[in-house]
Amino acid sequence: MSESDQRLFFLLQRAAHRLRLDADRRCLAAAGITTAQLGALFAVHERAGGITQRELARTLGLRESAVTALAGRLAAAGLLTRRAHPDEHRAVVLELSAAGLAALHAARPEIDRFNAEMRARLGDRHFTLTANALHALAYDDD
Amino acid sequence: MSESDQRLFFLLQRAAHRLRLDADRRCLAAAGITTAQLGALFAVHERAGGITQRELARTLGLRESAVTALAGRLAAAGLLTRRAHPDEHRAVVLELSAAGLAALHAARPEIDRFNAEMRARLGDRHFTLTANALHALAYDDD
DNA sequence: CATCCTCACTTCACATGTGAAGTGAGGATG
DNA sequence: CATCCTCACTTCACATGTGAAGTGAGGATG
Repeated sequence: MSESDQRLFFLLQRAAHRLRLDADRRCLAAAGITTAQLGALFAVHERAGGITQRELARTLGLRESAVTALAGRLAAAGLLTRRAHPDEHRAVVLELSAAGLAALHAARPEIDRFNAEMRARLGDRHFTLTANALHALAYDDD
Repeated sequence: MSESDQRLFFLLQRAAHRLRLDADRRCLAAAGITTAQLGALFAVHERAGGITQRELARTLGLRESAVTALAGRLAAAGLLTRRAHPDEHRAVVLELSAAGLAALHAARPEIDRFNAEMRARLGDRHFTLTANALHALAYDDD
C-alpha cells in the first residue's frame, strides 16, 4: 500500500473511479447510458410530473451548468423531454420519455446486481457500515 | 433518502464527488494544484529516481492517455520534468522539480487536515472500517 | 411608467477521464 | 539485411464536471 493510499481521501477517489468504470461499462452495454445519465433518469423518474433543472442539480449535487449539458445530451438521445415551467418562465421542466423509461428499466438491474456484488464482497455488516459512513460524508453539513 | 441513494454505488460516487470538490478547493488555495495533480506528485515523489508514465498510470489506476495529459499540464506548470528513459526509447521518465516539491509540501497539510477531519467525523473505528472497505473495493480483483 | 433586481438557465474556458486509433524506433524473425 | 512486431506514448472525439460571466423576462422599487 503506497503512502497516498493510506489517506482515506485518495482511497475514496480510487474506489469511486474504479467502480464507476465498471458500472459505466455495464450500463452502456445494457442500456447505452452512463451511470451519470442513469442517476439523472432515476431522479427525474422519482419526481412524477417533472422536475426542474435546478431541482435536479440539487438532487444530484451538481452545478446547474452540468445539468444543462447532461439534460441536453439525454434530450438529444430522446430519453427525456424539456418544456417551459408553467408558472416560472426561467425554469425548464424535465420528464422521462418512453425511451428514457425503457433505458432506466434496462440499466437498473445492472446497478442492482452491481450493488449486490459489492454487498457480497464486503459482507452485510461492512456493507451497511460503509453505506452509513459514505452517507455521512456525502450529506452531512459540517 | 431518495431511492437511488440507497444504492451504495451512487452513495460512493456522491461522497467522492463532494469531497473532491472540497479538497480541490483547499489544494488550489494552498498550492495552486488539484487533488488529481497532487496524487501524481505524490506518486512521482515516492519513486526516487523518476517514474515512467506507464508506471504512473498503473500506480494511479488511470489510462496512459490520461497521464499524458496530466503530466503535460504539470510539466507546463513547471512542477515536473520529462526526459527520455535511458534504456527504453519509448518511455518518458517523470521527476519532480523544486517547484513540484514545494507544491507537494504546500498541499500535503491540507490533505492531512482533510483526512483528520473525516476521521473525527466518522470516529476512529468507522474511519478504519471504511478505509478497509474502500481498499477492498479499490484494489481487490474479483 | 421607467429602472433595477432577481435568478434559472446558458455559455465558455478549463480540468479530468475513457477508449479507439495512430506513431515510431528497436528487437525479433526469416 | 529486409520485414514485421512490440508497446510506451500520443492524438482525437467524447462525456463529465467546476466556476465565472452573460441572458432575459418578470417582479419590486421609486
